[in-house]
Amino acid sequence: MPELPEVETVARGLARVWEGRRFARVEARRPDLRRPLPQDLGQRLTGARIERVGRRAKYGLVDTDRGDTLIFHLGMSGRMRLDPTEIETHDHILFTTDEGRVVAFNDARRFGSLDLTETAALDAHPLLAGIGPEPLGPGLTEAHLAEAFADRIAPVKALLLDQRLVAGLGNIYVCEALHISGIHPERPGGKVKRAEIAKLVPAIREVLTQAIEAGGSTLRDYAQVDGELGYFQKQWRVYGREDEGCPACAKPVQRIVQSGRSSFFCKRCQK
DNA sequence: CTTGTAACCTGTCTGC
DNA sequence: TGCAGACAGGTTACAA
Repeated sequence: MPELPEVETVARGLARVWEGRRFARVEARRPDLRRPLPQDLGQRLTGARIERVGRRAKYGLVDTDRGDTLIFHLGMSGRMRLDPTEIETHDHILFTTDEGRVVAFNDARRFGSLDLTETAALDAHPLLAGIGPEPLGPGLTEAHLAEAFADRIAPVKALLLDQRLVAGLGNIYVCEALHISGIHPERPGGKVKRAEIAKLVPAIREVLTQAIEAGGSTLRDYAQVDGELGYFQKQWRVYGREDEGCPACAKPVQRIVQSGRSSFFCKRCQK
């Protein structure tokens, strides 16, 4: 489920039920996800007022009035289930507000993570330090990407997945942005021309913006907190569409494997 | 420093 | 129906 648009969708969903409320109870049903959970999680959150729910890269951020920020990552299979009718096997953490609403952090594969840190030191947190600019913010510019790509022989696909260069992109939206901008995923970063980078930047912004408007993409899990599906997968140009016609030229979409992950692209439109 | 691969863990789908 | 194998939105440790 979770690249930037899905995490943004989840954060907005949580904001609606959490902001202004207090945590009445926080229960971890196992000691770890990908990494150990903070042992004082319940103690530090219980009674705290939730000031704001936001996002940085693929991390959800929850600020409390105690000067703490809860950081969560959904990994590959993480979901936030609002007011579950029953507790499921992979509901690992249960958050209950003073209003009595329950959010279950469910994550079958347990690639997700959760930590608690002081808000004042948030940017220095190991999970966030070194993360690149937000693609929908002012930091992602043609000049920034040109510098990030310069002299690199790694394929542009891999570079765009590197969270240190740009925050929040994942396999789906990199494939989509490269198709929109006509760049072959295997092209070495240093060989991408300035004019192509000038197309790539708005392509990234466009695909992320449209995906957020659609409520993200749904694959095996639903994207939104309230159980509503995201619909952006219906707008995928190439991702997951091997052998189907390219939306621009109708030539069959190709699938290749790069560093163990599928890349989808059009041979004719992407050089 | 850069690059590529394997590993983490569970579930789902396909083909035999 | 059973079973093996491939694959899945991410990150990170490690080797070269």
